[in-house]
Amino acid sequence: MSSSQDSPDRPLTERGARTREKLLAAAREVFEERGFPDTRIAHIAERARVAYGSFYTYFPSKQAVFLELADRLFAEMTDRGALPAGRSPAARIRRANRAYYEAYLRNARMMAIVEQVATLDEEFQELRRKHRARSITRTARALRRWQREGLMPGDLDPELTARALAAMIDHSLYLGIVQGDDPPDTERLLDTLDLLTHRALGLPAETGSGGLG
Amino acid sequence: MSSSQDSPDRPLTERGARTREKLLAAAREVFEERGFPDTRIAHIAERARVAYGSFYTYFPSKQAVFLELADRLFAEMTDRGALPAGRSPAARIRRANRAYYEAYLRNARMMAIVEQVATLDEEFQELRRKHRARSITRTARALRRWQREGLMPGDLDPELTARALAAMIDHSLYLGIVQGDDPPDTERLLDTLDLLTHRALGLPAETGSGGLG
Amino acid sequence: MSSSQDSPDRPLTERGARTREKLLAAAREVFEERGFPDTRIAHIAERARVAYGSFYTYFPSKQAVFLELADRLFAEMTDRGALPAGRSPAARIRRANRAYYEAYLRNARMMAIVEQVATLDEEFQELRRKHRARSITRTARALRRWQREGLMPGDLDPELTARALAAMIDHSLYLGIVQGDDPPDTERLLDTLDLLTHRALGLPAETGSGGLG
Amino acid sequence: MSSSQDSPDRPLTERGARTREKLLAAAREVFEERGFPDTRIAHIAERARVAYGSFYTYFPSKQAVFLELADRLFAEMTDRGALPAGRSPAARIRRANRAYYEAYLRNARMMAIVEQVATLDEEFQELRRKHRARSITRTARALRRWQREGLMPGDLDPELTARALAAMIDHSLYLGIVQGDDPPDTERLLDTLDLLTHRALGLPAETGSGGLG
DNA sequence: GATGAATGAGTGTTCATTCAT
DNA sequence: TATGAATGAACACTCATTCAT
Repeated sequence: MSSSQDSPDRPLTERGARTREKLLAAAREVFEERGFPDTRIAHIAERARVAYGSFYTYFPSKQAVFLELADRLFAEMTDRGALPAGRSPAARIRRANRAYYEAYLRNARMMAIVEQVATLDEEFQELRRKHRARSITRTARALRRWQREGLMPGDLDPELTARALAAMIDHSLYLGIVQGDDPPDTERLLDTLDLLTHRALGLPAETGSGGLG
Repeated sequence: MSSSQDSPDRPLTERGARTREKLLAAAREVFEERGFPDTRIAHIAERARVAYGSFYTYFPSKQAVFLELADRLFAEMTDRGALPAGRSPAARIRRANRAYYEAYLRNARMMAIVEQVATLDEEFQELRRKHRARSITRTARALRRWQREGLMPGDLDPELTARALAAMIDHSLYLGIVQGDDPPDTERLLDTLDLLTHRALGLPAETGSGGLG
Repeated sequence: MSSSQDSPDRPLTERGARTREKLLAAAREVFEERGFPDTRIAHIAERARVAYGSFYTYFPSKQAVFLELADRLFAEMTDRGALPAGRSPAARIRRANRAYYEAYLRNARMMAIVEQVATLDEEFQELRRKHRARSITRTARALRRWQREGLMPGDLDPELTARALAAMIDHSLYLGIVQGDDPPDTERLLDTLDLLTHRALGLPAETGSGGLG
Repeated sequence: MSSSQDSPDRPLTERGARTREKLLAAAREVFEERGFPDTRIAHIAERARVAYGSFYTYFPSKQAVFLELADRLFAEMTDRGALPAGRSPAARIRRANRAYYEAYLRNARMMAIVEQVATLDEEFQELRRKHRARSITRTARALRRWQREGLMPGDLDPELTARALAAMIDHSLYLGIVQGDDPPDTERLLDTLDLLTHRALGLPAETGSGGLG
């Protein structure tokens, strides 16, 4: 996953690479603690234990560090590497939803900041669109396969369906976890999302599963 | 006898009321054009053709005008006053979705700013939560009725379901209209949302409807 | 004691006079509560239960109300009307000091504001100088008489002595009462001031009085 | 590694230290010329020939520079380092009064501002109280010694006496020098203060001194 | 007289970024 | 590279005073 940031002009020395990573880690911490607008370069430098000016040795701007952090984050959030294929649609949906939920929880604070920056920064919006598109495409591909295999009715547009369901999952987690629209019974929420997804896609009922109890 | 210096939230004279409305209208315009952080009080005052200080005669802060605008907006967005009751669930969902979509389109620019401020301002988040909760409650009530009437399976939690589906609609419209994640064929998007909602809720198929063509 | 303020241009109606007094009383209250710089015309008007603009019907500025209040205050502070003459110097000093102390206590808050404005406002300084001079002159006259009567050594300049002792009393009370340089045992403080004054003036010892012991 | 943005009260480099001193000197000049409330940070920066923002590199606020200047000033005003001990009380009083007077003259403009800020700023009042207390304690110690040595009657409370006499000197100089309550014959004023102090303390008459001529 | 709306100049402080060392 | 000092434009908010009704 190539970064949308240009790499620093010259290859870094060993020491430079370490300083750069320190700055990235520090930036993430501070962003999480204070949000994007309230983060000062001074905070990041201080946290990384480098001089103020050193920040600009490695990043051209506050926006730039964030973009790089977000790029890594998006990669992790949509990484399905570990998911075993070849299961039933229901199982795959459940696995994917749980995996996404786990990742969301792990990165909840950053996801809040991501949402923040998404409303403020055009360049960042572009980055996010790209990631989203990639993810949607992948999902749409699976839907199309299920349609071909007769597991799912053909009257749903795979692209739009993928988009809508992703929006449902994403925004539900955002509101539930980040915005804390009353702290929900997470298990029930996830079960509901699975079930809604399952039924919305018109997938065959699984024996003995999917109910919310 | 409240001081006129401490922004008498309710103007005492006809003239004052007029000025206040001018300011609200101007604020909305400027917010839409420049976003919340880039809006200057000077812009608002200028647009309203009043002196700089007059803004503060009626609003204690930039945040305050926005809060009032958003409050009105939310009221409009969730106003279901005109929707005829007593239709089939499918018809009601379709009507509600279309109505919401129309409202969204009418207020697209403001909705973008709303999302922006939602990530920045805690007090605003609270206001929004309240509106959302009211809307969710209303939807959940309908779902429960449909469950009682046997139109919808009982294994779905009405509350969580309402939340999830609202998230789907809301965020789909946000991404499609505000963020412009490729300009979509709106009709197809809406049809997809209707259909997904319909199936997710396990509603009885309507003869001659629901297909996306 | 004529005010340094011009009276309002036209004689007031009965009602006007009442409003004016309400404003004066309100102003004093607010000044005492918030100090001069932090007092807003709005506060005064509100407290007096008149409209904002009405303040300016009776006073040309914030400074002007304060000047008038201070003028009255100074008159009260230095009013020796009730002090019986013809006592021994020691007794007169003690009476004067006590009377001044009583007045100071009664008006402590205003005295604080007076000190404040004295550092900020030239016109007010002038007013104060005038009052002080009058008071000093009166004291110096007494000192001169005591010198003529042989009760007090002639090597002290009556004018400068009066000034210095007034400064001692005044500033001691200011620091003790207004600035609260540790809350003193007032009785002991007053006794000390009496005794110091008495000795500084070289007055004949009084039998059985004046000790602090 | 403290942030350079959060006003590193102690500059880390030689250059920084120089800039800081330039700002202090400039601030003193401007305060003296315009008084505290009318001093703008812009004036200070301009006078120091540094950029506006550089002020905030070294001081967090206007109040803060003033506090530091006042702290230095108080130290100088009450520095009795050079006063030879072991003289007669009369001589010591005279020396101390003259020394204080010299210092007062040298710093007259600042003393005016000090008085101003003392009425406006609570934190500054605290600083001043501390300095005053230190000074009073020192004087009281001397008085107590004189009492033990039988040079001064024991019926005076040393603490309160020190306070009262300091108030006399201080306020007399303030009114005479700062407020210019008619430009006095300074020599006569000082002689009067010496004499009053001497007699108030009941010190033994010195042969050939103490008269005002 | 009384009311309260209208005015707009004024200012402390922030902070991303640049630069000299 | 590393450091930390220097820069200065930008902005929300205040409030005494004026003025139209």
